[in-house]
Amino acid sequence: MADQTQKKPSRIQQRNRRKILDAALDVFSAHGFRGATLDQIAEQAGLSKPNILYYFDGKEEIHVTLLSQLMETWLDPLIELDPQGDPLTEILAYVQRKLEMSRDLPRESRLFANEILQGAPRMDPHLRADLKPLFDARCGVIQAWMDAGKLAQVDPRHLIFSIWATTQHYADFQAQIEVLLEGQEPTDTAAQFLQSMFRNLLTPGQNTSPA
Amino acid sequence: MADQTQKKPSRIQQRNRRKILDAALDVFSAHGFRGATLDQIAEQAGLSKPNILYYFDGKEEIHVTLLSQLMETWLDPLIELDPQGDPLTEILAYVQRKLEMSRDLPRESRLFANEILQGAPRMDPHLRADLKPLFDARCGVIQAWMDAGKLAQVDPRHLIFSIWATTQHYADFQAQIEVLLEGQEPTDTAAQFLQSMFRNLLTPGQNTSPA
DNA sequence: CTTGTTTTTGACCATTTGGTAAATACACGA
DNA sequence: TCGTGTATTTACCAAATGGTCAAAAACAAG
Repeated sequence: MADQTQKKPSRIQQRNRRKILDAALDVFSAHGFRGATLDQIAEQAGLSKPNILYYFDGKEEIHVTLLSQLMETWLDPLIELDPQGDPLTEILAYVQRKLEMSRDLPRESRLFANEILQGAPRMDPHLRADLKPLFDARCGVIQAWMDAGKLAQVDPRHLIFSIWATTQHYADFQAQIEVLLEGQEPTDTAAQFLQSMFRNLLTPGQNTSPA
Repeated sequence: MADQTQKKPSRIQQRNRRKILDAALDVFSAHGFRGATLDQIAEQAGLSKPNILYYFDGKEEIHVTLLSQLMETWLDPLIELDPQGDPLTEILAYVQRKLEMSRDLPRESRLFANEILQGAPRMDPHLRADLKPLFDARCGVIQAWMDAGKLAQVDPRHLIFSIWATTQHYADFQAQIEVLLEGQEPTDTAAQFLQSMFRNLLTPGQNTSPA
């Protein structure tokens, strides 16, 4: 038995588990959980199907493992948002980081999007336990910045949603964007656009009057 | 045979085809193409599986039919963007219409998102044939507005992307939003936020200097 | 080399799933 | 009421798929 529950995993175990997870990320992100097959993952990983089931208890466990790892990566930029830093700088840096993640980790973005699209059947607990508290905390920080007059007053929750939406869009809807932009690399121009959009939105005292 | 290719479809045929497509929209939007099963669709439609295959040639054809219908619905708001109208008003109205579609047609939004996420295997031709020309045309209109000084200068392509991203986000990531907003209806507050964000971005002569 | 352990495989299995065929029930105009 | 085309169901099938298992192979240590 692989004995994953305790003690040191062997060199070969680590290597193969990583190969499997990487292959699974490919397949799950491209086809969703139900659309992915163990055979596809096996082929992509260069291992036999039974061999994969030697390292993981089943399809489900592979998926769950990926989602858990993903959650950390995903929360990280929001964690790094520094309440002590300059508000506008911090938020624009957050936008930039998220955009870079879309460019560098599109598979992860799509894995996440797939999961949420399907109603977050496996991730819901994670969202409540990990994301929600962080989200509330960061909304509090942003609200405080606004109350202190350092940022224009907008709804912090929707601000965060709009950052997620606009940045992740470049990974999740890549197929569409490639058609519309005819294959041009969008990251640079997107960065310019998003930076100016959010700077504009958040720079205090410049807002158009709401009526 | 149902003889769908020619002549008048009977009352009962229309009714059943509609029931099937509605059920399929439920199932496909919730589980993606491969994740959906004919049995689920059949149950949801209140018909037997063979009966469904009496009206449609197969799973694929149901999906394709849905996507075709969807394309029209989806392009409609962009078509209605009036080059003769007031630029800012037109674009803000477009944002509003898209947001309302996310609220009123979340299944359609998710069906679309699923398809694009998987690389648009079935919709790619539609995107090139229908969406791309319209997209280019509208980018041209917006660019002209900007050149005429009626809107602030931003990249029209990314402007449209950001409108799509932010509005569709409320349908596609509903599961996440419900967790974070604890079930509050987000549409009203989202509308306020998005209106002010895009008004701010596009109102000429108010932009923060880009360096 | 020998022995004990880890890793890999080939052969299977049960279930699910898209799809078919033939028989049956039904609607409806003559 | 009958007959005819339409609609629906019952009973299947073949392929795909997640998963099992025992045995073989590979490997590490003495």
